[in-house]
Amino acid sequence: MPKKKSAQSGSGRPTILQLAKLTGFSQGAVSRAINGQGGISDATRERILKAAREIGYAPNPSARNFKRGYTKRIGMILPDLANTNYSELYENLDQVASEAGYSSMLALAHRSPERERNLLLQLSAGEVDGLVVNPVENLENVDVYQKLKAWRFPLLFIYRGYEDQFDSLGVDYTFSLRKAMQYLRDVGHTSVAYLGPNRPDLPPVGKLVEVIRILDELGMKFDEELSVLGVDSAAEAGQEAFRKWKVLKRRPTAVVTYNDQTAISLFSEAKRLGLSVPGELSILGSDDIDAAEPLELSTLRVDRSLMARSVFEMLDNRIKNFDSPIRLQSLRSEFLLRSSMGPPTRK
Amino acid sequence: MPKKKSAQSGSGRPTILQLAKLTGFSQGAVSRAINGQGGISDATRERILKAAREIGYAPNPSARNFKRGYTKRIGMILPDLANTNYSELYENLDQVASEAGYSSMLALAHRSPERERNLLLQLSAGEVDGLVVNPVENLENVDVYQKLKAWRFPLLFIYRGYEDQFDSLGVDYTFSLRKAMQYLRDVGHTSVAYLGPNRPDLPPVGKLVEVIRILDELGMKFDEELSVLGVDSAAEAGQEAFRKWKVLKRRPTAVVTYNDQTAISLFSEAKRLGLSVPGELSILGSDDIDAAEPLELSTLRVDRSLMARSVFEMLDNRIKNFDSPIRLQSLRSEFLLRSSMGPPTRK
DNA sequence: TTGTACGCGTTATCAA
DNA sequence: TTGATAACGCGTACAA
Repeated sequence: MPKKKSAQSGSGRPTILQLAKLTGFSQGAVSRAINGQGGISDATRERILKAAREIGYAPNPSARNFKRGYTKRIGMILPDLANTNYSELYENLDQVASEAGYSSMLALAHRSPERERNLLLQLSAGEVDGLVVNPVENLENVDVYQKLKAWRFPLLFIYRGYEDQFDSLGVDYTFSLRKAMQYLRDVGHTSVAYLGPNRPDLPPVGKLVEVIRILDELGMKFDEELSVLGVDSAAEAGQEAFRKWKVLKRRPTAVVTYNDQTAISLFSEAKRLGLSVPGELSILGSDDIDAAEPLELSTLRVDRSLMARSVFEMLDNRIKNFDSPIRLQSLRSEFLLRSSMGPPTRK
Repeated sequence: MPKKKSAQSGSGRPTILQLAKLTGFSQGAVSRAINGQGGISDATRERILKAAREIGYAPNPSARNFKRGYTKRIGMILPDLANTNYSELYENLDQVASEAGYSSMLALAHRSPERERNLLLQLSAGEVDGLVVNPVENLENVDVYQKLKAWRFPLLFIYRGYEDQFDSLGVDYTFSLRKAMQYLRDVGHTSVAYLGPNRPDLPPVGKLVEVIRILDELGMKFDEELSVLGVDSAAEAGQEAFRKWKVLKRRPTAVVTYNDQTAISLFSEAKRLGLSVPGELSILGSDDIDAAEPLELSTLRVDRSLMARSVFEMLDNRIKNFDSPIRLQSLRSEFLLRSSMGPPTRK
C-alpha cells in the first residue's frame, strides 16, 4: 500500500500550493489560471501556465471532483467486451464524449448482476455524472435503478428498456429482418428455422418473436421443428444444431441466428461437414462483428458510430436537464447481404 | 452542468453524515463500520451496515480517494480496441485486478500521442495507483514517463520497453516464428515473403528482423523482392500486394504478415482472385483475433489471460514496493497451425 | 467503545 | 486583478 506522501516531501507530485509558492501567486490565482477563468491578468496567467507546464502540474482529479460535485465524465457499464459490437460502441462513445469535453469510463460487469449492482452504486456515487448501462439480466437490479432515479442520477439503458421509466436506446430489427426474409423468399426459400439461446419452454421473446411475425406476414413458414432453441454457448451452437438435424434426418434450407458468433459456429460446422453455403444452407447472423465480413456472412448491422452519438446526446441531455421528459429511442438496423445467403439448390 | 446538491437537500445521495444522523451514531463510528475496522462493537457495526444497505449508502469515491491518497485502482492506456488482442487483454486484466481487490480503468489514446500525454498526466494525478501503457509512438512522450518516474508513480509498458528504465512486458516471437518457418520448410517452401507496415527505406525492425534472421538460420530464402513493405492500411494490404505481384509477374508461395488483419486482407483478396490457399499461397498471421479461427488462418498467439496476470503481478509489485529492481519480462508466443498454411502445389 | 476535530487539494466566494 | 478563507465527504488520531 503506497503511503500517502506529504505535500512538502520533494518526491511526490506537485500540488496547487507548490505551484503557488513557486510562482509567488496565491492558490486562488493559480486555480483561476488553470481553469481558464476570468478575474486574472493575461500576464500572470501566462506565467502560471508556463510554470505548470514546466513542472508538469495537473490538478488532482479526486480533489477537484470532490470539491466540484461533478466530474465531467460519463460511465458505461457493459457485460463484457466479447464482441466488436461492444468494444466499438465504447470506442465511439469515448470519442464523442471527449469531443464534447467529457471523459469516459468503462466498467465491465462480467455478466454478474451482483457486480453490476456494486458498479452502479459506486460509480454513481461521484465517479461519473451519468451512466449508460446494458443491463446483465432482467429484473435483478431494478431497485437500484429506482434508487438512482430517486437520487436524480442520470441513467440510460441500451438494448433494453425499463417500462418507460428510464431513457432507453434500443435497436429495431423489424425493417432489416423483413428485408432479409423477403430476400430469402424471393430466391426460393419457403421456410426458415431459428438458432439461438431462447428458452424452448417459454414463449418466444426478442428477435425470435419478430422472425415469427415477419415470416407469417410474408406467407412463409417458421419451421419450429427444425429450430434449435436454448443453446447456451454460441461457440457450440453449430454442433448442437447439426446433432439435432441428424436425429431428425432433415435439415432447414435457411437459418436465422441470434448473433454472428452463433452464425459463425453454424457456418464452420457446415463447412466441416462438407455442405455448401448458401446452396445447402443459407445463414443470417446479426451484429456485423469483425469476423463476419471476411467470412462473407450476411448480417444485420446497426451503425455503431451513430449509436454512440445518440447515446451521448441522450445522456448529456439528461445530465443537463434531469427533469426533461423520458425518451425511448430506437435505432433502425440494416440488412447486409453477403454470400452466406442465396438460392437453395434443388434436389 | 448539474448543480451541486447540498447535503441537507432530500434529493441527492446520502452522505456519511446523514447515515450517522439516521443511526444516531457519530461520523467516526459509521466510517469504522463501513471500512470494517476495529474499535467498534459488533452490535453497532451491524446496525450501521443494515441502515447503509437500506438507504443504499456508498462512500463518495472522490472524497475517499482524495482523503486516502490512493485509489486501489489501476489504469490501462491502450491505443484503441480495434482488435481482440486489446479488448481481451483488458477484460482479463479487469478480472484479475478485481480478484485482488483492485478496480481498473481503461483509457483510450485514440492513436494520438498528445492524448496519451494528457491521459498519463491526469490519471497519474490521483485517479489510479499505477498505469500499464502500450505507448502509441516511440519517443514522443518519454519526458512524461521520466517525470512520472521521478514522482515515484508506478508505470509498466507492454509490447515495448524503454531502455531498461521501466518495467516492461513484451512478447517474444522467436520460438513460434521458428516453428512456423520450420513447418514451411518441411512441407516444401524454399522462400518466404513479408507483408507489413515496415518502412522499406529504413533498416528492418520488429518482427521482420526476426523473420529474416530465422529464415537465414534455417537455410531458407527471404524474398525481399516479393515482399510488400510500407503498407499503411491493413484493410487494403491484400490488394496492394497483388498489385505489386501482378506487375512483377511473379508471386511468393508463402507470406508472413504483420498481423491477422493484414493476413485476412491478403486471404480475402486471394480468394477473390480464385487462388487456392494454401496450395498457391500459404499465409501466416499474428495475434489470433476472433476472425482468425473460423477462417482457418494460421497465426501466432500469446496467452492473453497469462499476459493479464503477469501485467497485474508486475504492476502490483511496483505499487507495493516502488524501489524494487526493474523487471523486463517477455512472454513466449505459440504457433497455431491452421489450414491457411500447407505444401505448395507443384506446377 | 465511542465521539470530536482536523486536514487532504481543490474551487469558489468575498473582501481588499 | 488579487489573496485569504470556507467548504466539499471522508478517514483517523486523539480525547473522552
